[in-house]
Amino acid sequence: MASFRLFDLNPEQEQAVRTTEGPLLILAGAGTGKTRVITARVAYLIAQGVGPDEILAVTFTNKAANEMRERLASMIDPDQARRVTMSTFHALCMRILRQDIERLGYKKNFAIYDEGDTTGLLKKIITRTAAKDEKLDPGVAKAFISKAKNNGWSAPEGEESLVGAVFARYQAELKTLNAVDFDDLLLLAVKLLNEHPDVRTRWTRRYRYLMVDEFQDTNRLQLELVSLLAREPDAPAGTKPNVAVVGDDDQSIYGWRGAEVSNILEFEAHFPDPAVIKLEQNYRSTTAILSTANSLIRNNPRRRPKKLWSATEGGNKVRILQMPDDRQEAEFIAQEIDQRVANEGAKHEDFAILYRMNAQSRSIEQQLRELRIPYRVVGGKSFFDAREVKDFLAYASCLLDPGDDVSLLRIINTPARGIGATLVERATEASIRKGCSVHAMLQDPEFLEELGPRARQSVDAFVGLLDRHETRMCEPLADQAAVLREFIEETGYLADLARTCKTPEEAVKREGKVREMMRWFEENLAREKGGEKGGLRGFLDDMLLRQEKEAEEGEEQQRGVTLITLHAAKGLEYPHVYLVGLEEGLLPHDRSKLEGTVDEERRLLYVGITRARKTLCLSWCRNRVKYGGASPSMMSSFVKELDPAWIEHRNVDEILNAPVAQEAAKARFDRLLAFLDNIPE
DNA sequence: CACTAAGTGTTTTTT
DNA sequence: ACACTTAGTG
Repeated sequence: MASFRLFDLNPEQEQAVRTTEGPLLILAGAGTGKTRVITARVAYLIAQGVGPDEILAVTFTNKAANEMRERLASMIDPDQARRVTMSTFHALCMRILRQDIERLGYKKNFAIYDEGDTTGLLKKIITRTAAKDEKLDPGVAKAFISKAKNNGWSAPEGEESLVGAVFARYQAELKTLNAVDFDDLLLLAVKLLNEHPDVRTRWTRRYRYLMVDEFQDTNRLQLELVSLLAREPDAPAGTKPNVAVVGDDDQSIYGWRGAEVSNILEFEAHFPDPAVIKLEQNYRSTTAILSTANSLIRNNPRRRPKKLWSATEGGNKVRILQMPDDRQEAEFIAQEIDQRVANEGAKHEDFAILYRMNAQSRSIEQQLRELRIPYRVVGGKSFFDAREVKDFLAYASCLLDPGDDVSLLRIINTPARGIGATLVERATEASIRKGCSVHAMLQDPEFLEELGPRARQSVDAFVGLLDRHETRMCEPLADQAAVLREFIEETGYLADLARTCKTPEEAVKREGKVREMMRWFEENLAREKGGEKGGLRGFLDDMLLRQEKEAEEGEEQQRGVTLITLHAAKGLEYPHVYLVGLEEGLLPHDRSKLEGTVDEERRLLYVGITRARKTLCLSWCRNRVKYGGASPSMMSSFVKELDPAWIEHRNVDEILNAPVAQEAAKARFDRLLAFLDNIPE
């Protein structure tokens, strides 16, 4: 039977695994074996006779869900592991909605709008709604609407403010388009469960044991969803739901996007009388690193007191370096990594450089390149953000459904085919007036009547092109991949893409992305042969809830030193960590002072510190190039909070004048000799 | 309608 | 510094 071993766990972990009934709050500090506990707990539940399909584990990212799934599959019978639901909040909501969204007046095959689609739609609505002298940035509107939805507010009726009116209109239009945005997935699922007790009962009976990972990152809607799924609608008072949440309030760094630390801080208010278990034994870092982290986080008010400890004593002191400027900071780190790889037998992958802002990676990248040190930058722009990838997906969406206005508008004049902004504007406006799609409007005789001969011809050609391929795509035995390829070919998209690139290399890269998408589509078709999910629809859905692919590609990315933001580093660990830019104004960021979120910045630094396993080096610069010009900086006030007992301060001169250890010098010389021996004739 | 020049606003990121 | 948007010209 189950081959997992409870005795591999420490007493607290074991307690967390064995507590299966009733609400449970697991406060899992950084590096305390959180994922192990979650998976072990699922395995234990199954061993106790709970059906695998009665267990639901929710995470935030697909990556986390996949990791958990793999981990579980290696612990228990893979067939059973597969039956456990492990998914993100959004994927779970999608499943709930796919079954019963008709109750909310949407059609079952609703589309999911991503960031770009959403902004596009909002732009359209704003131009239509705003008076001549009114202005509203689509980004601002988007943020407002997202915040509103995550607070559980629905669109206001009879709202007078522009942003309110845009919100109402946006929501109405999404519904006509039979589309939902990411926030709607949560909002509508909660609405569905709230308003339809029979639906809710079905899900509460399906899942009898819930687990939520990274609970400190949940927002209001997510908490409500968990509450709704945890209890049957007519549960008698005093029924204790089996909800186990895992999280660490000290690692709550997503308040700015709606996460409510109060969800974990006031867990008892939402799920009365829970078991509370603290995991404080850290298996990752040295005592020096943990003590430094502890001393920092102690300064936060509003937290559940925790103190990480490690069974292994000591470790190198945490270094704090003062540098003249950011260029020298980068140069020093690059040189030191080079030396440590040569002298200490460390690998490039053992090092990570952590920073507050993506912009900081530039100078570091430069220096690493200079020394030919391999590196990879995590985050930044995603594959899916690339213009050509979005264009490709828009073309594909139009083929599936020409009534998809957002996609149609994206590619209607890409490449330029004589359908300019004014013409598009008129068509959109008319389509809203008539309540039809833009595509339908382009075929409306009345509308076409008003166009000049040139415009008329451009529109006809475009509609013809689209319809011809759409028809072929719908044929039952169509080779969908071929149809899509020929469609893209006929639009002359690739040629246009190449033309607008400055360098040939850039063109090759961009074209490569389009071909990559094409390949994915073909793979997807092959995989889903005979499946109920229609080829193109299935593919587009897949691309939307897409990070799996992205994570896969990302993992395989070339090896080397990792460059990563503090936010993106959460959940990861590295033997050697350099944390750069510890300056007042950067960390804590100036803006956090205005917004009163300095505590969150402190947690951010705490997260950064606790990523390090063996050595940690913090650095700050007297001068930093900011927005072009150089600006003088002060050491971050956080540094003064760190326990001096585990720290050594250094500045450049002290480092440069330090004698090179003889061993190190010899190792370096040997490496040089080996290198020379290996040079081919 | 397409292209170029001046102007703007600069955290963090997932689904 | 720089990427991205907006205004103005051919």
